[in-house]
Amino acid sequence: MKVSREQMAENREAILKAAGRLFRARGFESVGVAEVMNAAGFTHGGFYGHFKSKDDLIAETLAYLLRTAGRDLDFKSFVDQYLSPRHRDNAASGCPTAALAADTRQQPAATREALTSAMRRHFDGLSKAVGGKRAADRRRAAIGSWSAMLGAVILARAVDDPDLSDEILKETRAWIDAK
Amino acid sequence: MKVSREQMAENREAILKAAGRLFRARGFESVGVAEVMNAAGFTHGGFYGHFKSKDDLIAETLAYLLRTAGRDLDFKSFVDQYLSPRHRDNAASGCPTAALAADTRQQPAATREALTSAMRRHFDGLSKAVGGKRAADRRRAAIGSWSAMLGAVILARAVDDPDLSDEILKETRAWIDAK
DNA sequence: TGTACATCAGTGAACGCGCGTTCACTGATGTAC
DNA sequence: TGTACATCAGTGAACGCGCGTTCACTGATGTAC
Repeated sequence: MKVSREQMAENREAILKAAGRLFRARGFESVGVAEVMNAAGFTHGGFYGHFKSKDDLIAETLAYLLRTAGRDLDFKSFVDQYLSPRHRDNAASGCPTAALAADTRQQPAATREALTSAMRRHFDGLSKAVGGKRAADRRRAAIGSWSAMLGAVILARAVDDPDLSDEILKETRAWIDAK
Repeated sequence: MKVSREQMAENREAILKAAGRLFRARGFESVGVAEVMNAAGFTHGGFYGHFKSKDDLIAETLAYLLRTAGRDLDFKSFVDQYLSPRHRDNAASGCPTAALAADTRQQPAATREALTSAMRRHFDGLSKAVGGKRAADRRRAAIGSWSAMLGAVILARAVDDPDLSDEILKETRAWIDAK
């Protein structure tokens, strides 16, 4: 049953959306192609009409997530929201870098390139958002605070004890503020 | 061919060592039981004489790595070594938390507990190593700088461009120093 | 101390399952007249 | 505008491979006498 061109484009985006949620929730490796297709409302056989391979889906999904991640908060609000229990507890709809950067290390070039160029853009954006006079200081603060945010969310998600997890978020937030 | 008790204990540790290197290099999921056994110098069939399951191996290996990670540097040297290109490029022999914290999120309770208690101990140790008068400030600096170190190494390993990767390490180091 | 036997660590073939991928088929789309 | 036909997006069964796990077997260890 063929569908219209527009419908096919919508279906492709539905697959990317479903993959985006599942990959962020559980990582690239433990989510299967069939599961993504079912989550998007299709059977698995149609997958290869949209993507060359699972690796291709991974690269396209990460690029899609990083492209979609809109962000126009001031720096302080961004940090507060990023280091919130709400963000920690909702990886499926949260920051793709916090959810997938570690997985990306083992991925083929296309996926790593998507992350790399997104990080470059992100550092440029953050450098404008942080306070400070000298450009070098702002870039340093952008990179340093981003590393801290990323590490804190990854660790807060990995740790078993809710109190320790909350403490990691809270103290990292306070530490960044103290800059 | 039975081996002596001591030999068996040595063999078990050889398996943990091999698993420790392989897991840190490539993550829990993409390393197989047979590959670990071969790397330790055995055939895969003997695995279940040492461990109940692959999940059990994962938990035991992470606990072993976190237990073994000795550390008696002053704080500044620790940060410098942690955020060095050498550490970034040698995940197989590097910090188990940087290599495996993200993977640990999806693991069963035993593995997450191993990480959690190691982090508690690590924060206590770091709190003593960082400078500062008030205990609360020292703990904040320990958690904040640890998050930044962790995030920087994970990101520096994920990113494709060596210059950007070096910059992440260098600027995060400078940012922590500036505290 | 020496001998006979039970134990059991490690071997390697085999099993079963899940996953990525392929393919013949279906029926709606879109084009040519 | 209407009709006939080629195209092709999505279906679902099937394939092949790798991986975790099991198991009968082997031969060295360690114990009982």
